[in-house]
Amino acid sequence: MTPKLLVVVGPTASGKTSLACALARELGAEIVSADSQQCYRGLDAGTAKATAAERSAAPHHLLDVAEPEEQLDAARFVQLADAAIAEVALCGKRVIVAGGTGLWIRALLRGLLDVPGASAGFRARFRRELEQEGLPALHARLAGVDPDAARAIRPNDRVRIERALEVHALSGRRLSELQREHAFAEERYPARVVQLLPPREVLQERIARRTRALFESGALERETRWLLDRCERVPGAHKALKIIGYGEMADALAGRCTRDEAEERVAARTRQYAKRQRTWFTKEYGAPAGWPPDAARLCAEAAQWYEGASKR
RNA sequence: GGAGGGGUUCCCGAGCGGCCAAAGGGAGCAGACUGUAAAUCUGCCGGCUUACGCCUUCGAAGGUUCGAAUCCUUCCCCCUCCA
Repeated sequence: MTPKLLVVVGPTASGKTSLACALARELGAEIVSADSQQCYRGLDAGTAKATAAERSAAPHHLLDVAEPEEQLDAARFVQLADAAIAEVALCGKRVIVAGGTGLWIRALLRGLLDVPGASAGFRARFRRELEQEGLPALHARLAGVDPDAARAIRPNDRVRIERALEVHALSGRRLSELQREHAFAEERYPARVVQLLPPREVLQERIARRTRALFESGALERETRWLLDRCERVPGAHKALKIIGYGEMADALAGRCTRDEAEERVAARTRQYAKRQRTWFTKEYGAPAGWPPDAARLCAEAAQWYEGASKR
């Protein structure tokens, strides 16, 4: 039987981890993380990963499952998550999915297109063509093979133009068509979503506090130094500098900006990220639960819901 | 005290007689998102207005001009240099 998933979503710093841990403890559940950055080893405080204490109170899956220079994507995440969910269910425990990466959660619950994934070869060629011909030419090429996709994708959206062309090159089919057919109609798991959303001022305050702590504790600096060292030895590790916090700290360490500037930048990027998450989750799951979350009530409701699952 | 440089919309910063509510960037607000998603991209961003448009802005006060953020005068601040 397909396990039921209690899914905790919300913007960064909304308290997903602590709520998920509380629910897991009460419900005898294990947590499957759905976070596109916390899956990388060595980047802990900077990605606000659950602490050792939290992890020992409630087992977490899919944290630290890749090295920073590796690249996980939505499809790979779904594979790993499926496996983790099956394993937890096999032990007779319940599953709570918690995370902030909207696309990954959608992919887990409703599936992805059945097409080839990223191709290093294609992308290298794309980069070359991008330099020689420019993005407008590539967007025009997309219009040639898949007019609908070209209309839907902004001429400046390099990432999506690249992917649309890639899908066409690798599968011979139009992305726009495939999307129409798929339309996220799959129901991969029965799921109940709890969306956390603190009021704006509360969230901003929490983000400010978290950012301050990150700089004051020295944890971000420590992890950044570790990452920078790794960048010198391991190709591809530098991509982790795109994660909020690390690039800014690297700039501060190199004297390209002051620590205060770095901190401010980190807080701002975090706020912007949280906004994108809010937009996504609200569209995807509708109005959020009230604030602050009533853990006891959520717990009782979830327990009942899980029960319903076993009686089916 | 003397010689220069400067004060521009939330911030930085262009503009230097009309095409200026004022480039560009940042921040902020809203949105998009099917294998890079903490990524990538879009719109708005002085006030009022659905809009045409109207009103208030470029340190302050006067003045020149058909017309000033842009020119002149005085004043108030700031920075650099000489004393």
